[in-house]
Amino acid sequence: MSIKTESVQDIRKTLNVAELRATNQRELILEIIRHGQGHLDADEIYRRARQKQPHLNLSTVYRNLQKFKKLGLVEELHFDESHHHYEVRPSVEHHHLVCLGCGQVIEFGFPLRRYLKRNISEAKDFDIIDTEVRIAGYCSKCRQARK
Amino acid sequence: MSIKTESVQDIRKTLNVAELRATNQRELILEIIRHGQGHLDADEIYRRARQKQPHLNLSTVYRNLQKFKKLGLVEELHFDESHHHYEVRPSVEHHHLVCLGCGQVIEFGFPLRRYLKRNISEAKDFDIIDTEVRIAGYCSKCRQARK
DNA sequence: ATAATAGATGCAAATGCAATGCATTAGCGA
DNA sequence: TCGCTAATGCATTGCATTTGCATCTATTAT
Repeated sequence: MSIKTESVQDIRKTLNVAELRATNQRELILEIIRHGQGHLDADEIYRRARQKQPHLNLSTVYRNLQKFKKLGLVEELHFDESHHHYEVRPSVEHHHLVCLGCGQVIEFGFPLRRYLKRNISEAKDFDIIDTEVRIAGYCSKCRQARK
Repeated sequence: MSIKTESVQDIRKTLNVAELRATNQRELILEIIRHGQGHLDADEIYRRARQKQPHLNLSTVYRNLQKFKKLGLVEELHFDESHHHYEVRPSVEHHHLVCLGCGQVIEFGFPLRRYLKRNISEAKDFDIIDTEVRIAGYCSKCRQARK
């Protein structure tokens, strides 16, 4: 059994557990997000998917991203742009530094949720559903270049 | 000299310092943000402004929000919505809890920037320009109601 | 295996928010 | 007051995303 086949099985399983019909489009979209090294936007997912399924429609991508998000399969990221990015829902809480120069995204682990619960009184009786830290700035390389 | 007049003077001064021409529209928009209890979106600012200046155009609001943002007079907030909100740039770093039930926004002080610099190695040689924490969930009241 | 059905897709059109081109207006320094 | 340039109003556009509807298909019951 090839790696390829295994991952298809995994994806089918995920979709079954989530009670979503395992359509070809859905499998492909989820696979792209899983193997896409995170941080893809809808259009990039669309472009990659069309290489395998030229008929796939952009609205199918959007509809499934919404579904995946609601079911907690993927997470929506908001960088300093007018569109969103997506990644598989990480098991360990992490956040992102986004470089305004070169666009690179640096991940770092940070249990903000726990920190808030422990240290911020306003957050203590607040039922936190979603947490996101958005940090924009310049990485060391771009900072040098701007001087 | 009335309170009203004083605040107009303040606003003129702010605009002069920022090297922006003190137009009536600009003064009004900035005044609305300053006295509007924070967290207004472009359309709400527009609606309030039109009560005083019925001819004011929505694109003027957008253009000035961008200007104010670039000059650091206001800060742009990203809640769980597709549009933005604005508040006067706070002197002390704070962030927001947004209730998905009633929509209320709870502010809390939290020096994230400093925390990151001290504790997150990835952030140490990153020149942080902008920091935002987005927390969505349910306040205690709404949490009760949902049970 | 087949039929029924509820959900998913493709397509086109619509929506919401924001930005822009251009002619006109209005601050502001000389 | 004059002249220059920024700012505005208006209409239009752009972009990301959503929606209505006819068609198709994965899944469930027969």
